[in-house]
Amino acid sequence: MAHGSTRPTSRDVAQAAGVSQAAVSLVLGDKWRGRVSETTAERVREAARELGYRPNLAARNLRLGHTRTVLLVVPALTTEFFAGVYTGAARIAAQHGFGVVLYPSPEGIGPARNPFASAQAALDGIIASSMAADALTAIRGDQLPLVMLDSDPAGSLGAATVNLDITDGIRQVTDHLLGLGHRRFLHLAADVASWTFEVRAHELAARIGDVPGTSLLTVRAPISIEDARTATETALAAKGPRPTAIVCDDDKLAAGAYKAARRLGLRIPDDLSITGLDDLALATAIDPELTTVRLDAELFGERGMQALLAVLEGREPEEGDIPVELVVRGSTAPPSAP
Amino acid sequence: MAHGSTRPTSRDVAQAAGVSQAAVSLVLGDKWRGRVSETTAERVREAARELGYRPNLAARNLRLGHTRTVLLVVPALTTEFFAGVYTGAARIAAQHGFGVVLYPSPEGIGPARNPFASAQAALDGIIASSMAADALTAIRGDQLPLVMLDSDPAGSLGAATVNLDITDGIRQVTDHLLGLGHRRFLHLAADVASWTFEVRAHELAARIGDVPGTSLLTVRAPISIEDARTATETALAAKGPRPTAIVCDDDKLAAGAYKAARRLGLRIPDDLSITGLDDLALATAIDPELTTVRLDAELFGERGMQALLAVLEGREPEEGDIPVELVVRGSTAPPSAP
DNA sequence: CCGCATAGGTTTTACGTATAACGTCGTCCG
DNA sequence: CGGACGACGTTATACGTAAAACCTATGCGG
Repeated sequence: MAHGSTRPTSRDVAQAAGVSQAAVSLVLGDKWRGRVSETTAERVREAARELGYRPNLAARNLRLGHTRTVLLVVPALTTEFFAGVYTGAARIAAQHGFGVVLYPSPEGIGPARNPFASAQAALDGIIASSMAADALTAIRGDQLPLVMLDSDPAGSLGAATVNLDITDGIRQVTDHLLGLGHRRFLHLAADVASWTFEVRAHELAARIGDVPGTSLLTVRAPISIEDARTATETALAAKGPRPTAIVCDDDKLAAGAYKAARRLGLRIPDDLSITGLDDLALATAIDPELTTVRLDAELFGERGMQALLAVLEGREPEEGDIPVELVVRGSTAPPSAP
Repeated sequence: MAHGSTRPTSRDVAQAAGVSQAAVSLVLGDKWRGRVSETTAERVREAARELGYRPNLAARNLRLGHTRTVLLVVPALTTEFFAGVYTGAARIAAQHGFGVVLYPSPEGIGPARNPFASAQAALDGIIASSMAADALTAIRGDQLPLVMLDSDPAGSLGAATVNLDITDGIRQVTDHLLGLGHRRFLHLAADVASWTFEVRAHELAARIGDVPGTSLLTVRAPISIEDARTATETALAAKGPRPTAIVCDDDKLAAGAYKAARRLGLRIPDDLSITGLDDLALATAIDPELTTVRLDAELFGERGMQALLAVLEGREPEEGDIPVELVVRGSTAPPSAP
């Protein structure tokens, strides 16, 4: 404590109530049945209330050897997706007496050799989302129990993984677009070194490559509306037959594609079908509303936390990817001209 | 530690290096100059590396009496605004050896008598954003150093406050719209019990009420695109002369207003001017791009952290609201018909 | 050659908590 | 009527770290 009077300790409460520190700990820890009389217990509680006592968590954590706190590492908070992940994780955590501390990966936050140098909280475990491989090995250094979200099961160094069924999502998208009659595709890919985006690219190429008479062009852009717009604009302005459908790795990229289409005078979905992936609020804000793949962020967070709890208790985490669902809206239609 | 071998302690390192625990603490704490020889220091560091030693933060925090960790309480993460606040706060914090733990206010996370029961981290201080008054008194119960963001300076129970100059933002919006010739206004207000939104309503009424021949209708909606759409739609469908400009408390509300306008066949900005507040990514995703008030979220977070550091060091926090800036885009124009 | 500084450590202590181990009454059963 | 037991506590201890206080050789100036 920096200034003035220090915070009251359990010993202060004990003195005020005329009992021993152990009695205070018993009463406040709700372990006093048959050990302390009701009247004494009430006197202790009263004294604690009077002094405004709050237990020192550092001391408690040290004594107990655990903190009942886990860290949720997310790449960024620039979409509400990870808010959902947090909400789900925190819900399950709360049911088990755990707390969740959120740690957005630092971008320009300053040099941290260890990515958790600035998350000083004492932790029992970590849930990390969409980590790059090098960051993963760093994080494995802390031998804390670890669950990886959206990460390559093969390359996760033995950590438990929980994944969305992105492969199936891409399948649904391609089935939808191929069914509408599209043959020439542009893949607007997120310029992010993350396994989940590699899966998108790989699966898309496989699905479309399977069909004769199709073409697939790929262009990369950082996940920002403006970057997506310029990338799309230059790709669409290229000579040769224009793609009739753009598959975007992300709703935000899709919003950029919308802007590119507008600037080129292309109408959606008449001249150009566009799909996203996430189903953010953004998807229904733009016109026409975006056909996209809905990811259940909260369920994702819940499953992640459940897996971590399993690891902490020495159990085997539940298997199985989380299903995703194509939501068809107004941004996709059959291609107009052959 | 739950399973298997317990983590190595500084004593284990000491034993491995053949020195005392104190020496380890000295070396690893970088306080060994003139106390330990370079060769011994290196031996200690080597042993620590070998064992994968990481200090027990609970023990350190207990010993030191502080945690160099502060809590940032935000109402929700459904927009990227608070991501910016975090980024700014974390940047300043890192410069001073502090960490920031993010705590999105619980919605359905479970019953927490104390809003911080689930944020179990041991803290040195709290930065709380846009809190309702009742939550504030609860939080003041923990006598931790506290900085309030976007909160009534008069009613903040002596806590330091840092505010955006929303009053000026509303002034800029009304000047802009009145200058364009608008006289009939609709205020699409956020249905949130927060001081900053009261300020918006109050200032708007004052600014517009000052001008003869004006009218101001207010309609409330939760901050969601769909709620905003329905609220706006019913308001615009009412009989009587239609408003020519909609002032929204928030960009997301504005996106809802766009959708309402589209469904009513009103063109933006020809038939209807719309303004937002925040300047989220959303603002440039919709068509036409939204005229809105840009809030510098990162600066907001920086100033909040600086204020908290000042409080922690017993200094007086810097005074003065954070300037905001009207960004004029395509959603506002002079009204068409008189 | 004494005293004293200095390098290079070690021993000890305290932080606040939870809990195991230990008392001390009175009561009640055999 | 002895002793076992329950009710109601207390005393003592350990968690892992940081740092103050202490120790011991060696070198060096006077």
